[in-house]
Amino acid sequence: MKRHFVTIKDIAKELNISVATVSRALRNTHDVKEATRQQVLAKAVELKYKPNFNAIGLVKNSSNNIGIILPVITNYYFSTVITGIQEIAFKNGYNMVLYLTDDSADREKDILDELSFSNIDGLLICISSMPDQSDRFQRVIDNGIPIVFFDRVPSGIKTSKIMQDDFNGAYKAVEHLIQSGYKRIAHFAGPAGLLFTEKRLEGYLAALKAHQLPVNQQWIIHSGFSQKCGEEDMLRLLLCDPRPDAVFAVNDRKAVGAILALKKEKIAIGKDIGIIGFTNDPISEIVHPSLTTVEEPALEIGRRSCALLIKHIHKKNFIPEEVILPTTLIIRESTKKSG
Amino acid sequence: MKRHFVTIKDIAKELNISVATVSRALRNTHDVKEATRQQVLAKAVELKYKPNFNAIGLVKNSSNNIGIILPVITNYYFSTVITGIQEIAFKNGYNMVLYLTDDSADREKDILDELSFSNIDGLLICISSMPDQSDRFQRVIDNGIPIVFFDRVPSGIKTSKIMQDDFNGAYKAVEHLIQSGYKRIAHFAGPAGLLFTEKRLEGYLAALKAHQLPVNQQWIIHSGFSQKCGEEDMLRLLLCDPRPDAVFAVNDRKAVGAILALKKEKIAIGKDIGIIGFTNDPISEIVHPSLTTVEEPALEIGRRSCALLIKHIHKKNFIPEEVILPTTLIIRESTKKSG
DNA sequence: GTGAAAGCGCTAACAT
DNA sequence: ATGTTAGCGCTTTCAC
Repeated sequence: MKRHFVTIKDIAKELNISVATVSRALRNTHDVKEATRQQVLAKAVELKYKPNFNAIGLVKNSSNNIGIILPVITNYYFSTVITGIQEIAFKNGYNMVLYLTDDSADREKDILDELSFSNIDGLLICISSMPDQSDRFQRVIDNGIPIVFFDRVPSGIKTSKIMQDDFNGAYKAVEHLIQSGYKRIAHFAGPAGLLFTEKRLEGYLAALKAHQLPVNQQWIIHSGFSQKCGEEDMLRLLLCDPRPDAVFAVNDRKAVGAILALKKEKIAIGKDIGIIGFTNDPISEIVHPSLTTVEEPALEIGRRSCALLIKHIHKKNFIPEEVILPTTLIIRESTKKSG
Repeated sequence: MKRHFVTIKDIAKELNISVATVSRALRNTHDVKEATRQQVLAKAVELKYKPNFNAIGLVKNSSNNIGIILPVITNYYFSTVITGIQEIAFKNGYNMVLYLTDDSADREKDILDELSFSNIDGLLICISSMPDQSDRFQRVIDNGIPIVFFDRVPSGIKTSKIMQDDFNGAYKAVEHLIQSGYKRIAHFAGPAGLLFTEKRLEGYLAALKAHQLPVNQQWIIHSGFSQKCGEEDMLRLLLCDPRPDAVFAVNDRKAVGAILALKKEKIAIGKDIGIIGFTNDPISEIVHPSLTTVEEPALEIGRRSCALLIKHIHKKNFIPEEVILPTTLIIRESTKKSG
């Protein structure tokens, strides 16, 4: 268990100078002679000196870690967001500490409670789809740990948030459906209570309204985010009378589930029922027929939220920003009436 | 920047006892009166005390972090492995610090070099596909930081390794192809030099040999792991004379690439050319025709490797284990000659 | 069973 | 420009 590493004391001893000078030289403080600095640097390399983060953290009351709390990583969107985060974090000398909630509010609570704040300088959070626990997050912020929320953001907390343009993405999606000739458009929504889910629902509703198309509550089905949910929703939808001729799904996985269900029922996708998703998961290009969808800027969400968090960490009173990134409509086969 | 948290000193002061007693009570050391212990515990909750990991780490020369170094996380296998790791890590009070190499040996080197070992108790590594840098890893181990390798393991380092049964998985895959009536079987391999890639190649070769089938070097194509590589490999393969009637791909993404290329060329998958992959990525069920594949126990790989690493951390001289987990053949449409 | 005090490796006044 | 020293929050002898 006991390992001994080279410390600044070792460097100081070898060079016959004080630890303070070594410390200063290592950190490029300006009141140290260039020659001394070079000596120290050379010696540090020679001795393979590595700073002790615990000691630094203890003095500075900080770590070099940013925590990331999100539901799952086994999907395209989240793993891509993390890739974006890591890019910026690494560049700025921060490590990522990853926490997975499995989309459970209880787990989220446990993680937040057990978090030793000395171990984390700031938090990047995508909340679980369970009931809103805003006060819990507020307490963390009050403790001096900045939080930036992304994708799934809680309402009522004054801090930076970053998301894609869910409303307009949904609007564009539904409008594309309408322009493609579909008239009875259903929506497979996510669980109620999540802001982005509601924004997509609103976008859907607004597009229908703008084009004087009917809203049928039967055609709006709330369920989870999985492919399986998409299949089940579709089976339910097929029982409706009148039956919709298109579906806007809250994400690609549900859309893929819908496609799979339709194929089992031998219903022609595009021709009989058009499908559009949201995310631009690589799977949307591979599924047959390929899935029309709204691309989310996942990588950029990751980069931007990390950059924002770092600003919060550096400036105690950084004014919160709410960033909304644009989405892109990607037209493929699943919304072609004839092909 | 300066935040003040409750410390054991605060608890001691409130209770009129010494910090030593508080420290002992908090850690359930046995030489503290039960009544005192209860008082301390109650006060700790009341004051919302959170241990300072930096201080503990400084004294104990440890963190509570395990580092994970892997190429990318935007794919099913790796993100699932991480999910398994996190499950065990969380249970044991460890945090995961994530590092992405983007499959670059240079980046891997940078990460290893910049790693302040005071920040990490052990490392879980899946090496990049670039030339082997075993000495680099050995140095880390010599410094007292245990490493457990998973999936892509370097040869020549004596530490625990955990992988799926690549040889037998490949053997089963190719044998299934043979039993399905395919006779000219090609292999889309990964980059040369990676152990698991070689094991799969060996399994392929062994199965051919066991069934007295010809080995044609033209039919063995080495390239990257991406879907695009699979497409390109397939295009190249179609030029061969004689032309193979089946392909065993080193992973599902390449297999999917192959399927896509075949569809573009209007060649009947299964009937004209059979395809089998490796991983059981969810995509293999969605692609059309669905992909026969060899399932890897990704979640279990994560769990087991984390459990092993924790043993290494706890016992300085834990005897390294090499674990090989079984794979499962999953038969779908892409290897059906008629259907 | 509890307290006093040293010290983990580093930074940051305060001296010189 | 450099040295001295206190102290970050905690654990751990060593006393009592």
